[in-house]
Amino acid sequence: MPPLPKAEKGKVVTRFAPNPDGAFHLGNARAAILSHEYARLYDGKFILRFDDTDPKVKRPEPIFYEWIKEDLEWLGFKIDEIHIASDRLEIYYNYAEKLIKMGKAYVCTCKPEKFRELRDKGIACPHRDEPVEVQLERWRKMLNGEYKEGEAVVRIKTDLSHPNPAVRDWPALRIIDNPNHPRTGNKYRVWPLYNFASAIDDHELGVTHIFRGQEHAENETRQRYVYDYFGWEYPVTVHHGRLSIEGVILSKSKTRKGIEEGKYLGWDDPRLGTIRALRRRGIRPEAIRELIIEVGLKRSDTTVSWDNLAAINRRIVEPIANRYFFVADPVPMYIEGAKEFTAEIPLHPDYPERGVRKLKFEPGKPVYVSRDDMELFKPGNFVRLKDLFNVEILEVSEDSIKARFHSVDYEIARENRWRMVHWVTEGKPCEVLVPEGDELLVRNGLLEADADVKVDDIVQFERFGFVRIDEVKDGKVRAIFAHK
RNA sequence: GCCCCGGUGGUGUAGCCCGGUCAAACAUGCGGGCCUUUCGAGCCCGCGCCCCGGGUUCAAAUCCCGGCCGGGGCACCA
Repeated sequence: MPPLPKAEKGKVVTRFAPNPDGAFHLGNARAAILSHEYARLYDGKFILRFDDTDPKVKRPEPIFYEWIKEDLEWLGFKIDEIHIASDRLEIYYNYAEKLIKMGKAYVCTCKPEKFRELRDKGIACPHRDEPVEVQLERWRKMLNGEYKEGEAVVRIKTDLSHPNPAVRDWPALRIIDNPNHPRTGNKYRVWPLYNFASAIDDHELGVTHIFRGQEHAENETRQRYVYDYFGWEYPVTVHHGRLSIEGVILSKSKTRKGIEEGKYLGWDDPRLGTIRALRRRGIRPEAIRELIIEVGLKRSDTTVSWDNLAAINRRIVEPIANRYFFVADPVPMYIEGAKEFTAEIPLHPDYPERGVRKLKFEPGKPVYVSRDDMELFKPGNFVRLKDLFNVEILEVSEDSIKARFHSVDYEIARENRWRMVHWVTEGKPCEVLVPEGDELLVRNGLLEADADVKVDDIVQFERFGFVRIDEVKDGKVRAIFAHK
């Protein structure tokens, strides 16, 4: 990672400040992971802060507080401190009052449209220059409940001729009548807006470096007014572009909608780009970290391809994943002329010490092969049943294959360049969920009967791909496809 | 409309600040070969990029100007 500007060993404090209104996803992970990595690199501190100050439009939900923490920990984060904005309302109130007393903020009771009109012309609203006592009185009325939602707002004074009208006298705190906040209920009705809470917290918590999306670049302009008024030093900010992954939906609102419509199984649906979904697919946390670190903090938007993530993950998972035969869409193959034989196949070809799995062939019983290999089964063709023996295909119909034993030796198949297929004799039912863009394919098939798989194992189904075992119930296995 | 950012092979990143050693590096992808009882890995070969136009200069991916394209912001959201 490139060095961080103005960073001193032991003094770097970074933070990640999500709104717990949805699950943590790969897009958020850019800021989160780099914040954390830099904190560690400089022996600093990493803070998780929940920016849950909008009980109305982007309403936080209790479960996401837990999930986000869990997901960060799964990614290997050491979280030094956790703060929750909704616990800190009194702090914001204090600073707001200070600013009012300093004449740097005021309570505006204009109708929003009216204010906007004046603002766009660069004209002060009628409340802006009223005396401090009047402002304080109105501030008390806000807190008391004498103003209703929408009737009053605290504004930070800025340069009224700022070229960007959106910066002018930006709003800092507003009223929400029945917040019914998941953590504080209706205890507070005056809520800070993002820019105010964030500005105060970053200073209060000693944050030195902020990583955030470039959509926040203009917020920095706003927040700097507060810092200037208090004489604080603004943290170093790094703005990065949006990160997305090839064809995967990251948007919280789209995800939520899809879940409500029943299109997605939940926030961890394998098609999604949430961290939970990636985990469920068998993507390892180190792979995600590696990817994010490689992508870095460019200002331009980046779209990474699945291949890239898959390549990193494959490298990590390959040595740990044991091998099994999974036959998708099984077709029976009846073999004549073969004797009983037990194949012994290593669980992992590079690590014989892990032992073998045994698959027993018995004359008179078919072996099952996958319909995916159908094109190899043409009368007159030879194929090798991997680790078993070679057969000649005699007859093929839609739902069965007849074959004749040819030979045992692998060398013969090799010299003739016969193709090799995997197979099972008896198998246990297994379904593999395969995300394909917006579709979730279900591949039903047979997993070799003695496969010793447990939930959360990442294994390789030979010639099929790496999968994570998602569920083992009543002898039935469900796996989720990660990648080839 | 106004205000910010960006633009290097199919994808991602490095190089740009401090011009030459950069017809550009690394990873991934794709094609081919070797090896290998799957796949993958490994080894070898190949494919493919500095958005466009001017300018400065002995020399520009790198500096300047203009254009085009892309992203973001302009909420009593975060």
